[in-house]
Amino acid sequence: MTAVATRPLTPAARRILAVASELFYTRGINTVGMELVAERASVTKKTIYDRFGSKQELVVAYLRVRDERWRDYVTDHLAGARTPRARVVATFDALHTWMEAENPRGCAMVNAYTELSDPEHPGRAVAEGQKRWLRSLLTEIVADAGVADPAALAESLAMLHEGAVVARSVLGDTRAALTACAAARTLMTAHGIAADASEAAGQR
Amino acid sequence: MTAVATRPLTPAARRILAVASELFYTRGINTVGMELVAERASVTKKTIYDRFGSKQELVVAYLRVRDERWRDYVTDHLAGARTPRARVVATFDALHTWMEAENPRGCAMVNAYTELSDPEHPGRAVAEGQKRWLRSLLTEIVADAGVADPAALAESLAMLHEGAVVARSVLGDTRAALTACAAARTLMTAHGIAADASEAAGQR
DNA sequence: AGGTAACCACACCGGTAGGTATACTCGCGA
DNA sequence: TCGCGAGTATACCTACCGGTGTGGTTACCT
Repeated sequence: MTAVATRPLTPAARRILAVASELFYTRGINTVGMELVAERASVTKKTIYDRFGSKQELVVAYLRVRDERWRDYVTDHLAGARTPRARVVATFDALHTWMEAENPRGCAMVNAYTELSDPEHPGRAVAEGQKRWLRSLLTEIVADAGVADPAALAESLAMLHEGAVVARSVLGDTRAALTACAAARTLMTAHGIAADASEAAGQR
Repeated sequence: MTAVATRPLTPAARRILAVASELFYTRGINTVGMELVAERASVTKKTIYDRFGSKQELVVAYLRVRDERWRDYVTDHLAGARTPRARVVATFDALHTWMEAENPRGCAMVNAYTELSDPEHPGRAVAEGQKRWLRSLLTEIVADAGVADPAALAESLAMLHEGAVVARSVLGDTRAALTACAAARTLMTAHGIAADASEAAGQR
């Protein structure tokens, strides 16, 4: 009899989740009360608790949805890229456009990890999962390129991702992902993943 | 008549600041109440407000002290390094030992930036200042090495710093700073900052 | 016709948040 | 000796937090 058992969200539940996502991301999870969420979603608190059970579960739902959106976004960007090098570059392109479109306040997963200081909070696992996912994605890609130590290179590339997000949010550097991408290219070249012909249009 | 006008903190004020720093860092700023700080510092709330004026000012004091400690820590590590390359490596060494000693929960500045979602909160400027400081430090160092675009390389190196902190806190990767350092070395080599003789002992 | 899922309105709960008020004690320097 | 800064103790303020309970309305499924 767990709430949120997954599956077809009712119209009100969809509104609640949409409103909560927006609020949790832009103002922070801990500073947003359920009363505000209810008001913004034109719903009573009762309805929120009937659909989601608790704030904790609503937070988890928010993180899960956002995590999935990001994974799909990256996967879509990967579609057109054929070489491993182009695929890595595509992840940085995805990061760049994603941040410009809807990520001015940093990575939602890292933010949540920070805000949910209780180690038992299930939201932390979602955040951790996303970080591990990116690492394994990058590891697979560079392994395909025949790199000696794929995990180490992937880890460095992931750090550039993370660092770019911080630079974008704290310093307002809108070109952060581009700078990180340039560094990623340099790193790949040094590891023997050479620039292919199609990379003539690369700025840097 | 501002409180905290700086300088010689009374004994109680020192205890308050020490306790608040510990609590704010490990549990998060928003989840720690003044009542708890008072209790842990064996002080009444009255005393806190007499010395610091408000929670906001206490938070700023916490961030300032921590920022200064980190800058001093890095500066100390820079002392023994003579070449630009060794100096950059020294910043990663500092990061490594710092994180092992007292940073398991990520960067206090980035965390505070996340938690203090109100753009007007003066704590955000402290966090931003630390990020700019690291960038300018790294820019100076690589400029000394005669790199073509020092700012761009420094930015990449700073992103590796930031990414290492995230990897350490979210993923628990205790070797994160070492991995980042290896990437930094590769980046420097690619930018013409060659390994000097003294770098025989470098692991990687 | 009956049942049930999905909602609404509203009132309420205990707990805690940041912050203030009053009144008193102690030790130090002029 | 007197004032003052630093501190104590305790009680209190308003506001909001996450969460619950009651009761009622609509609409669809059987």
